[in-house]
Amino acid sequence: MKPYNPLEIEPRLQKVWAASGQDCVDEESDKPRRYVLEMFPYPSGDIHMGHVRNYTIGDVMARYAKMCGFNVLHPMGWDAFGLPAENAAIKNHTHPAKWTYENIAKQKASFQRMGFSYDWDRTVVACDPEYYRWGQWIFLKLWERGLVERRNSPVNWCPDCATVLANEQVIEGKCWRCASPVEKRDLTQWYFKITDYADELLDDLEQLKGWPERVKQQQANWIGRSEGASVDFVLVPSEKISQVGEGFCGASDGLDDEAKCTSLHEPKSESADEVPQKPETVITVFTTRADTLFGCTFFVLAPEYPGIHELVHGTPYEEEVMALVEASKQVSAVERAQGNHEKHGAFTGRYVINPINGEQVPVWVADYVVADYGTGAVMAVPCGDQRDFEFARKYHLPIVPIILPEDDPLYPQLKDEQNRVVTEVDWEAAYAAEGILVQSGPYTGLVGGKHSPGEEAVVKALEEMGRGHRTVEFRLRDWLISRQRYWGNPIPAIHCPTCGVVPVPEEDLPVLLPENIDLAAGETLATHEEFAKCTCPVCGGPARRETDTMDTFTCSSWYYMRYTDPHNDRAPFDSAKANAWMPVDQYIGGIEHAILHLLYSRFFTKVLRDMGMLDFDEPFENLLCQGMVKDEHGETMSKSKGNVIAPEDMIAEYGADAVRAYILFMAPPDKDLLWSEDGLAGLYKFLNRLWRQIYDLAGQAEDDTLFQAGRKPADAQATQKALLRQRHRVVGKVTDDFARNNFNTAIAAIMELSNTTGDYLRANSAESRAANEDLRAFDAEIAETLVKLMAPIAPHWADELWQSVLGRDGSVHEQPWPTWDPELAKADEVELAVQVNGKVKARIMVDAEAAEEDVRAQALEAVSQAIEGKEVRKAIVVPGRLVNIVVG
RNA sequence: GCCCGGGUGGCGGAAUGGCAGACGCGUCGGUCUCAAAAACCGAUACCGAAAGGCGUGUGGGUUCAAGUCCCACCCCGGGUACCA
Repeated sequence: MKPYNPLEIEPRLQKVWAASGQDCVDEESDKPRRYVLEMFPYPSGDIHMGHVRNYTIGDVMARYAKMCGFNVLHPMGWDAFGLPAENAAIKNHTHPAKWTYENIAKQKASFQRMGFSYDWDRTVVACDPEYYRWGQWIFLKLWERGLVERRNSPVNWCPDCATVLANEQVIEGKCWRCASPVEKRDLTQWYFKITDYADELLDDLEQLKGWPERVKQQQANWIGRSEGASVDFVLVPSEKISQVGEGFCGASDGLDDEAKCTSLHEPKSESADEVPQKPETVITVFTTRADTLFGCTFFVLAPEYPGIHELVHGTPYEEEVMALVEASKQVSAVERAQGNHEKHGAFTGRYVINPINGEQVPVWVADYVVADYGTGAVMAVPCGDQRDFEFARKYHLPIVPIILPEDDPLYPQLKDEQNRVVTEVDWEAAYAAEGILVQSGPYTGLVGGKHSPGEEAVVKALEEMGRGHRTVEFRLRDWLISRQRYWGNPIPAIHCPTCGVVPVPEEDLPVLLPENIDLAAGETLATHEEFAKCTCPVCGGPARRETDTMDTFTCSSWYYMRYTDPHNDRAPFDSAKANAWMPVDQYIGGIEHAILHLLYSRFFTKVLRDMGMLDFDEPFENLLCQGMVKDEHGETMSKSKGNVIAPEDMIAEYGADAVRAYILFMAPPDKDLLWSEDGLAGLYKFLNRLWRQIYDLAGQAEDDTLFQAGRKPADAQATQKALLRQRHRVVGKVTDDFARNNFNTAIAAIMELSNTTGDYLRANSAESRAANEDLRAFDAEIAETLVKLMAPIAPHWADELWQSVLGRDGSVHEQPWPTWDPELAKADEVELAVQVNGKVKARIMVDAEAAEEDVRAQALEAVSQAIEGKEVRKAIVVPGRLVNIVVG
């Protein structure tokens, strides 16, 4: 017997596999296709345990699918644009491409050392012009479809990375990459209009039956659809204000007053059949709680609301209001994110008219209103909204109860009250839940709340008077894709002084990144004259190239399509090929991409579908988000913390197969994992033990140590029978576990089969087995089954045994998955627990096919002492499990 | 605050409403050995000498039977956050 020596076997077989091309796709095959994909890595250099886990899970799935008879596409590539390469290049006075390609080579070697079965002929590298030219092409197509916009707005700016960031890349007010506090800046940037797809991106989450609930939930929250209404409030002209400073005031006929337009909004257009009026200034709000409109006692604008200065200019309120506007600019995103929510506000001296009842309400500016959600203005209903409530308390604004639960002490008094009789409450918090409307004119008595009859009635009334309508707001913002960095995909646009911003013509793609750039000396694309200077493709005049590059997430939004046709030089991919392979049957990656990459990819897929290039709606049919690998204290591993575990040392000691098996065995794939090396040796021992058993079953164990080690006399035939049963049971169990991604219990089941094999080998000498033809065949079948079951998990171990010990032709990875017979998995006799009132009192052996009556009788007999003198009320027989005898 | 997960031996973790703790690690005992390692065998939730009792975050409930279902609550992790 050759001892198990993974360090010799693994590199040798890796070469054999590479030479055989067995992991490459055969496009001609008529087998059903299956696309198994792991998220491609950033080429950061060394691989870590997170990679090992992610790619081991994917490899097991791919190898298993292949054994199940699928034509499997299992590619790998690199998400190769991005800041770390650029930063490293600056530090080391080298070029990002050099750093990147060196790291790719290193990672590729590590992946090969792990025995991952990738089709290396299909590798996609995002910084390769052959790939990124098609990213530019897609950009132009989005532009054609009106999904690209260049506009000025407040954006997230990371001072350390010296670039802007998308909303999704700001984590708790900090940069997702370097954790620097993010600043707000007003800049002109490029956007993908992902919000055009907001509804579909939300609604189609329901189709994704194979996605984890938590990921769908996160995306739904991020998209954040709110159904409500927009309501128009008319600004009272300054000269019409009669009761300055009193805050909330009683009914007014402001609507009929002559009003002058201020600079806040476009004048509201009046319908033709009305008497022409002077234009009025309208401020629109978005609300999900139009039912509470009668409780609106003030009105609030965000500090960034346009035109605030004009509103207060030259009034006694100007100083205070503008001070607040300035102060709120200084509050960083980090401070906001940390929940420092002390509200600050200032009165503008102005009033608006509440359309539902004509009341004048004072207009405030306050920092608790978000400028870029809804309209940046809100109607404040302190009795029904906690934020408004807190603000009202702080600034002594009235809190009028207009919605109550029926058990409120005020309810009996107000339940039929249409007019306002109570204008102040002593509540400790707002009442935001569903309730009954009171003091609300004709709506009194209706149920109020989100999507309530009261809300519907009020919106209907607003629509009839032309002061509001149903509308939907999203939390999702357009995707800011421009980056002021070199190492990315250049945006194919040209700025012409005469023609404006024009697209680079398709035939001029790719816009190549210049290689001769000295980043360390501070050179950027913008200062690189050779790159920036160009001629306008429309007028031929001198022009300048766009010098921003695209967010790296644009590269990862379609790479999985490219894998289906990676060498196409006429299109990003051939539609027929993409449609044949996609959607991806099984996608595997980290939960950290729950929103970012997975949302952007869904968006790209829908756009390409609308372009007629794809015939499906969603890119990833099944998604497995593997849990994070953390250190023993539960901390995430990172270079900065110095707690990164490198797999190389473990591979050098135990081999890749043991590392693969161990990381699968430690926990279910979707759970976080606290890394500990304690059990790794155990898995290595298991591979060794099983290795010896295979030799023994193959009749090649030179000494009969396993038999000799047996101490307990056992019935040799009984152990064989038990092993046959176990073999069928375990194949069924492992097959089932693989289907549900329960790799840890699959391995446990194989261990059980190995344990039963041990019992058998101890009870049957090698000599006696060799002498019996039936046993020789039986042994060979058991060995074959064990090797095949282990093949996806420990591919080198299995292939070595398959070819060298079992003497089979070809690779085990080309073999069919073992089948099983449920009939043979059944036991003849089963042990049942006998309970009395739910407590186990005895055990009985019964024939597996025994009639219920016989089982009951045997059970009663077994516990006759325990139930003596008691009345047996019931005896419940659960076949194959237990008998529960209920006594009084 | 809201939305997801999750709480089971010394540890990682198993359990379609049906014997809680599969499988492994660790520990203890044993075989082999001059000895040790390796290998192999056995034990191992807790309390108790035993009979037995008691056990899946807490408190209730449904059920012949609850880790699993229902109600209330506590704790931990993740996401999100003045989103009107």
